[in-house]
Amino acid sequence: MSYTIKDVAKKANVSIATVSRILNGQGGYSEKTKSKVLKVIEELGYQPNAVARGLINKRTHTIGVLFPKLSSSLVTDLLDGIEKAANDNGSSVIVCHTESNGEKTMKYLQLLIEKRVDGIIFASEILKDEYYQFVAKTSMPMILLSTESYAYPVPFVKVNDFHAAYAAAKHLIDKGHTRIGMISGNKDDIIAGIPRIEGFKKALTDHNIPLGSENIVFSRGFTFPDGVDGLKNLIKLFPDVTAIFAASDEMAIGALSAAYQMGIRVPDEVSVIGYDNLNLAEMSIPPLTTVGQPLAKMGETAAEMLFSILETGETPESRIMPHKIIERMSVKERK
Amino acid sequence: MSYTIKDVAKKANVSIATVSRILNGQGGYSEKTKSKVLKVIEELGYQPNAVARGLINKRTHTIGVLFPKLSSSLVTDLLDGIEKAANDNGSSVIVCHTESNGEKTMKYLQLLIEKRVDGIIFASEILKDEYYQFVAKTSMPMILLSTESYAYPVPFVKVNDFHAAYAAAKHLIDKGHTRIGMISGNKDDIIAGIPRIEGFKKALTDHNIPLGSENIVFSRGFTFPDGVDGLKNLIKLFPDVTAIFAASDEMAIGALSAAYQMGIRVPDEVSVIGYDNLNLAEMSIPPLTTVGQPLAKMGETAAEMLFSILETGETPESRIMPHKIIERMSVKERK
DNA sequence: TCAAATTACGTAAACGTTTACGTAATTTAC
DNA sequence: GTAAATTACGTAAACGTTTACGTAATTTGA
Repeated sequence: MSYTIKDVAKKANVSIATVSRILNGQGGYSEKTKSKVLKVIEELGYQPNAVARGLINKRTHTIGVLFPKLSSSLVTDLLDGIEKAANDNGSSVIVCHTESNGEKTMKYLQLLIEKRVDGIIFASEILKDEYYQFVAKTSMPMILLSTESYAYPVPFVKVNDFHAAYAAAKHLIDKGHTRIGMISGNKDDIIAGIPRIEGFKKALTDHNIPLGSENIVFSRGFTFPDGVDGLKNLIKLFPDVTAIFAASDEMAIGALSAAYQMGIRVPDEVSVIGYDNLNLAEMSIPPLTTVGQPLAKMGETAAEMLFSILETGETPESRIMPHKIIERMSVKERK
Repeated sequence: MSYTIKDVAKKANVSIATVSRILNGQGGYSEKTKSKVLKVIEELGYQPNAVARGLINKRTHTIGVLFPKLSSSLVTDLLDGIEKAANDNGSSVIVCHTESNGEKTMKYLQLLIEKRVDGIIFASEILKDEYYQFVAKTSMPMILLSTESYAYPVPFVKVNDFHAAYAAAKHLIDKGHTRIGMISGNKDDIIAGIPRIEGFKKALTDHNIPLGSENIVFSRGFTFPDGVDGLKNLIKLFPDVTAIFAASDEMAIGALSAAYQMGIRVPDEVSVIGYDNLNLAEMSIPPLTTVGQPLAKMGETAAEMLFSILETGETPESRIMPHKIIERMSVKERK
């Protein structure tokens, strides 16, 4: 067992209150006793017990992050930023891998609430009614990251998916393409599905590009296999497509892979633009042109918003982060 | 503020001891009071305070994981397994991103110790003397994951790097290659550097393949850019190489990328085998043949070892996990 | 030099649990 | 029906801190 504040107090011949005051730098003690106590702390190797502190201060300096899937780099990059901001604010982060499973999510929320974390970040997760009610009841602050809620007043940070998808399609158009397809994600996904599809459509119609049911294929998710299937389906439906917008980088890379297998050269025969700018995107062959989200920055911002709630008690404004076309090698000008 | 056990006790007309006993299913109460108390808990939406529990039970049901870099999929896959095992054991995991920075690591260790986590996993991190001493002093259990220590008796779980590298080289040899190069990582890295280099060398000499200083290039780390530089250097040194062993998948993918830029076709002109079997490996073009480590399983095992220490108090044996050649498309038979 | 103001402490309660110990109520055994 | 055994509780201390309040010691001001 480690030493407690009592051991320090006894050995330094002071009361525990004095030790506590010194530990927290609150004043009310002489320099002499301060150095005496500090010396004892050093000798004993005393480490304050954050659990006891948490009990009385009602702050655990821990936040919880819920996300659907760890091995997606989307989440990793977000988490990277969250962890950084947390660390800068003297807090730690508990990771909760929900697998987009409602039951598992509720179990995690329960856990986080019992652990009295200071706040919760939902990363790239749809905020179900059940989730919201459960944590709102405890008045524990929450932030939505790379997602948003239309039904509840929970602050979020994300890019504007509609605008970003529009920009992606427009980039293809600007490069001279007119036969443009989209490998979309889940068309029932209110956050990442529909707005990207609509942004894509709007760009095409705004520029008088023909748009029919053959232009878009849908998938169940936003993963690599969804991308390979997506490309195959799209080529079947729309054989003379010259440029493709994939709704995620993982899907784009899946499309690259499928194209390679089918002997379709990228970008010579068909151009591909992705969405996210994951670390992956610069490792692909060819390196992927994509619409970048500042993922780490977004994670950082989300965590900082949480800390600002904890300090001020005020709900911060949601943040729309800027997206940006990252030009690499997978899109080619078409004459 | 949320309700406490006292509120429940008062409303149910029992003592807090009874509520506690019911909560923990320890017996010593009638069915009637049990259901009465449970009903009050339900009505109030009472959530026990894990902080208070942790204080008295001296178990926080939280473990800490230290790793150098989040955005590497190596770590992500390990973390995935850790998180799973932790969840199965009713615990949560705090992530600590050290950037391989000694000061940052010490700060994190201090934090984890103050938070009284139940144990610590060093994932893919070299265990410095300073780290070991600091946590050993608190007798907090630790596990090494995908790394090991020669100096200290800390249980580890990893694959045998020497054997695995030998197997990788032998795979190339079995496929008929005789001009074989290696893009190695850091040659000063006692854990992931040297053993892989030595395993590679041994395979070559065992099979009477010429081996000189031109066969191996060294890098600073194990990253994607290290891989692209590695390939360029290797080709310069050893122009007629037909097969390459890269010391990590990220490096292998970097090599693929560089080869593509240089117009070298993989696997037609040169075969490439990687090391790790990251999720990445099946997304590359061509899909990467690699020596697989069961990363998620390893993470799970590490966490389970930690829990077993907590239950039994006994130090478990270290585990050498099996590696396996995963054949995909980046290695070609040579006649 | 002496009262007043300030500083430097110490005491004890509180945070929300668990649990050892004690006791009243109930059940069992005859 | 009564003593013994068992069951079902309640009381209070403990976990390791922080902090309101009180008081002795020191400093200040004239």
